[in-house]
Amino acid sequence: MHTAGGRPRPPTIHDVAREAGVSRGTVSRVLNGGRNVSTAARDAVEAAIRRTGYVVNRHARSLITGRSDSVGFLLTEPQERFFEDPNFNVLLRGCTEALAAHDVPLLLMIAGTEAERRRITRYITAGHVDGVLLVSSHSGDPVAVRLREAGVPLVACGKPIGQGTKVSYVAAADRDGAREMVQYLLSLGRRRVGTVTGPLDTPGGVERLAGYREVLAEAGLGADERLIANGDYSRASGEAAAERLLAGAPDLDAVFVASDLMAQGVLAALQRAGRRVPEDVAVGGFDDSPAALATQPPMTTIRQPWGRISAEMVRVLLAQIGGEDPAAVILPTELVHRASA
Amino acid sequence: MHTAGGRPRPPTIHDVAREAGVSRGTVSRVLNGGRNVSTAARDAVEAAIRRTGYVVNRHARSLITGRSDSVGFLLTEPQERFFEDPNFNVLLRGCTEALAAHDVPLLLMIAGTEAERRRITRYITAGHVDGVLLVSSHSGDPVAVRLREAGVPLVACGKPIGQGTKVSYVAAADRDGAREMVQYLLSLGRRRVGTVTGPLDTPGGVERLAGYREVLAEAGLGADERLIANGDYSRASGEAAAERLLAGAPDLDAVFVASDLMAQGVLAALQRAGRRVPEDVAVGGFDDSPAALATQPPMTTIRQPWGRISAEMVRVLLAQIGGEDPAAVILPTELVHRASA
DNA sequence: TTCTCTACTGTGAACGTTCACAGGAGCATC
DNA sequence: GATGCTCCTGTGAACGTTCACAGTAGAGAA
Repeated sequence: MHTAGGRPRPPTIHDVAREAGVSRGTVSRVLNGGRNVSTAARDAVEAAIRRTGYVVNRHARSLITGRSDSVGFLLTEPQERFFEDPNFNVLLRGCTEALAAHDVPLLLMIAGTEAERRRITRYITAGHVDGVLLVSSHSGDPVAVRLREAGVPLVACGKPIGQGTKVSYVAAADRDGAREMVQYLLSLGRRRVGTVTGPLDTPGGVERLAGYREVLAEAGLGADERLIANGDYSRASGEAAAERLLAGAPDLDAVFVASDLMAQGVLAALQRAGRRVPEDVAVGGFDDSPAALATQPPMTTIRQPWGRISAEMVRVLLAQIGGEDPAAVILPTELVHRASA
Repeated sequence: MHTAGGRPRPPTIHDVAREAGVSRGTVSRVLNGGRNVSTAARDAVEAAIRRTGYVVNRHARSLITGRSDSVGFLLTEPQERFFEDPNFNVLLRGCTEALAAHDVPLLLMIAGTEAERRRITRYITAGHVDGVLLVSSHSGDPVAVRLREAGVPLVACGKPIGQGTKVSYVAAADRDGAREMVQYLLSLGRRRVGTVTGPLDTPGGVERLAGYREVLAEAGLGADERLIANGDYSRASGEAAAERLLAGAPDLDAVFVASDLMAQGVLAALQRAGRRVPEDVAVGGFDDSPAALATQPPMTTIRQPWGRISAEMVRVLLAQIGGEDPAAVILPTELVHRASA
């Protein structure tokens, strides 16, 4: 009586069966697709469910089926960067909603330290989620391998590099997007086009740099390493990289930056150096995150289709849980024209 | 054999018991705090757990205990604004980590539409989570009331206004923070201090405006409604509000803006109108979100202690699940000096 | 009629835990 | 030497489902 909250016990399948005048088995059949149930029985059960307010006890169900009917959203990131990155939001929201449409709850898991990674790996392999949506920018991530080896259905966001095991992933066409942006910058007449890369142990970092190099080579503009500076996707690293570019190649007239957040930093550095954007230096970003709208001038950038990415991650994961083989999905990007280039 | 993944069945408590040469009951006792267990037995059980890699089956446990050992993080927001707002990130991350420290998984739930709210309310009241962390800026939110009435432990972020039922909440000292900022602006010698408010059906919106009004009144500066413009926490609304302020009170020399995101918009409008910040108009924000660092000039703002807020929300919720009464926690804010004021 | 087939329904067992209880061992007290 | 107490341990029942199987009724064919 004085227990916490004092919630009354919710109705069970027995209550529904009694109320509908049928057996447990029939109620269970109605609940699970309703094969081989007479319409009269089905109607009675559905009415009884409505009257009693019955909701299936997922723990009891999971205990016998071995499935948990939930999936994990796993973030293995030592840095706090993910939470600084607005893309993360969109992805998380998209996945939650796509799963909700299937009535599948999402468990958010953050494994920053090695100890946490071990704990969460055990939790997952014990069968407490049916599958995992993995968001980890860096490669060499042992969690993906461990989970794959344990046979846990898994879909990564972005291509996991350097991994023998076949693992599903959904990614934007990073290289094509980078190509499109650099081609656009060249089409504006720019010839000294620099780049600020993402971290080169991430697929996005590698691919976007590759697209940049390809286009410059195809245009007959030789590789000039002074035009390339490394960043780590953070705003501050973009600012520092731009300073290095300006020092090494003061004649630069355009920059392709591998993320909008870094592009914010690049803008700040350029303005401090007295360069006008886009008149003196054209700047192209990547992501089309909210950050791209907040800059002055607004950022021309490559849109990553986050809505589709999250929807596809969920689709591929559910398919894999249903027994299908791993799959890779690449989605096209889109050039968004604004004022910075 | 050809089932999905083909995971082998994980070890059960029976396996551990056999391995350790004790009974189920003893293993269970070790698992749950280890009261009344001899050290010999405990050591044997712990060794057996390590050898077998046993992880408790939470579904079986939940079935009998009636607890789920998980909590929900519920977002009831019609707009997408929450995901635009970097504060949300910090809050979510903080809650996840605070819960992880107690080994409690977090279920992320988004209830944008009324249909979703109903579905999620049923899910929650069916006992699938032990408690709910509620993040909903707007009042009149029926979910909080329904959940409270159903006896579900609940902690809101920010004080839910206009609700009869006693509900726990954790909030920053909005009014005091606003007072501190406005006092600071006055101390700079500014006399025509305007404000851009948050939505007035949110506690933050109401309280921050109240703090502004109090300080002006105490300073003997009468209420001038032309110095007050409404926003909805979004960047765009801040921009529009600033334009209205400039039109109605062109002599304004400072603005207190109820969120950093809106302050971004205010800055853009001021710069377009040719006003220098902070020389002509000093601008003070609220939140100390990452947005405050991204502006030019960097934003002087009121820091909300998000880390402590999330930690306190979790603490109060777990206490309530443990049977304690609801509680309200108010945490102090802090003025962060940067360049905009 | 009688048999077979199909469509539907009910029932016992099982899933892996916790809980309540019963009982044993050891020790001190009377 | 009996009694009581404390500490520890094992065991049966229960939680609310699903699954496999057995059984019933009705329709159609021989």
